[in-house]
Amino acid sequence: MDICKHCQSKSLAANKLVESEIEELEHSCVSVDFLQGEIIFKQDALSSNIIYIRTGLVKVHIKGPDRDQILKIAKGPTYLGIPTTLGDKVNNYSATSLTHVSVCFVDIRTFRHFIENNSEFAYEIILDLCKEELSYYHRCVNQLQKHSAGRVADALLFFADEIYLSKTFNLPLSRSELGDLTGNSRESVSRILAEFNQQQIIQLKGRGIAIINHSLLKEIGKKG
Amino acid sequence: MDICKHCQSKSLAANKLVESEIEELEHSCVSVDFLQGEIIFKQDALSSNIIYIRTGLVKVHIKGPDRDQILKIAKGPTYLGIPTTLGDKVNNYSATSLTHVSVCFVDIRTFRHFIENNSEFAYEIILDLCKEELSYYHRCVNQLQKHSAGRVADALLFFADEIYLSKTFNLPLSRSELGDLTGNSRESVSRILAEFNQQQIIQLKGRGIAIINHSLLKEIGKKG
DNA sequence: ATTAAAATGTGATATGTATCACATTCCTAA
DNA sequence: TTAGGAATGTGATACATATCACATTTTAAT
Repeated sequence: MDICKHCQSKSLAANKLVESEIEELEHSCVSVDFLQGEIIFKQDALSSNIIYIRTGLVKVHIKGPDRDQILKIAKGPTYLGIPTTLGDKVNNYSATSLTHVSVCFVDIRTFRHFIENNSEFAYEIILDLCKEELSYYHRCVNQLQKHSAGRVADALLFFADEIYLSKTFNLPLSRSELGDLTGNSRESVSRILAEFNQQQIIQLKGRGIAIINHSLLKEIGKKG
Repeated sequence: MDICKHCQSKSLAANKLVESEIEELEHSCVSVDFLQGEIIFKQDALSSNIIYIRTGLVKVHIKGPDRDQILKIAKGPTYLGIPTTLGDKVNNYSATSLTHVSVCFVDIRTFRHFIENNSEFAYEIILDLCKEELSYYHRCVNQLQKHSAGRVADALLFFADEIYLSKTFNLPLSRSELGDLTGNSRESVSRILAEFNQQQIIQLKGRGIAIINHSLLKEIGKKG
């Protein structure tokens, strides 16, 4: 079928694979589509495949002592959950689709095989892991030290600048999920968004958001 | 000198190196000792070496919007800062010795060379990165969702169970640093420790700590 | 030994944010 | 079209924890 060979959303690592490896990949890779709100993989279940998000938006979330914590919003094309698949026998967190999502499940043995036989592939995976970890450090420190409004501001900027690349977008999360992402209660999120709306920093209509004063939002995000 | 060949604290990855690679390592590896409180590498400086802690305790910390955040306490033997060295040109965080520390600086080109030529080495590094990331996820969620006392309890248990392997130990951190680690103010840390002492959960004398009621401390850590 | 500087302890107060309670709006299914 | 449930908005209140202010202790330097 040449699915992988001509895949439009190949990863940097997959680009390092040679012809024969691409062929191997095609035989041990399954493409699955998810509707919005479906569980792609679940915390505590056995982890047996490397997940590659071709298109769509996914939330990665983990059970906290109190409530669900959204670790990140991932946008295809990207690998998802390499750490939880290679680093442990069971998933340390869950992934749920936020939009229609197209996913490739790659057999872990094949993936491992690539790492062991193609050092360029391995190096790209290592770089990816490193960058992920660095960005997570920054995210986490921001979460820990900023005040609620700053965290919500950051989240809005993240969606505008990194996910939708537009000042106008529809939030793919409920208020409650936005709380799980930013470490706020549902009510606080509501209040903060209402406040931003009031101050003409954003224009709010349900989940529809238009960022009006981008620089001020950035200021709020920076100050905490 | 055969420094590396007979090194007592070789990493899992380094154990996969063949004779000739070990030799290469010896030529591009410098061993340096640090006293307590010295900076091993500094945030925003150019990152040009992979750091391997042979012995000693190190704090990894990052500048937050508000104050310093201690990302983790690392204990040799362990790699330190692979993400910040491979993932970016400059260090994304700092490392400071908490005790006498013996460090190997490995030239990044040599390290990269190993990854590219020794797939078992690469795989061990990948596993290490994955496990680091997973443990960081859990740490971070705990930090975000637990209450102050729970976070301090966790920190004490961490030192007892994972660093010193003893119920009695001397904290390698000031109250203020313990605050940076647990996301509390210096004053709150003082109060919480005093409270634990009062309730006979720990016995406190300056930085000297004896854990008396381990299970209750664990309970506090779990509940938040 | 003496003194200065740093680290720590502790009460009073301020503040940010969760929680509770309930009203309102939105969405879906019959 | 209506009914019922889910999602959301909003005020009042409670609570955890930072901050401020200052006392006390410890540590290091002379």
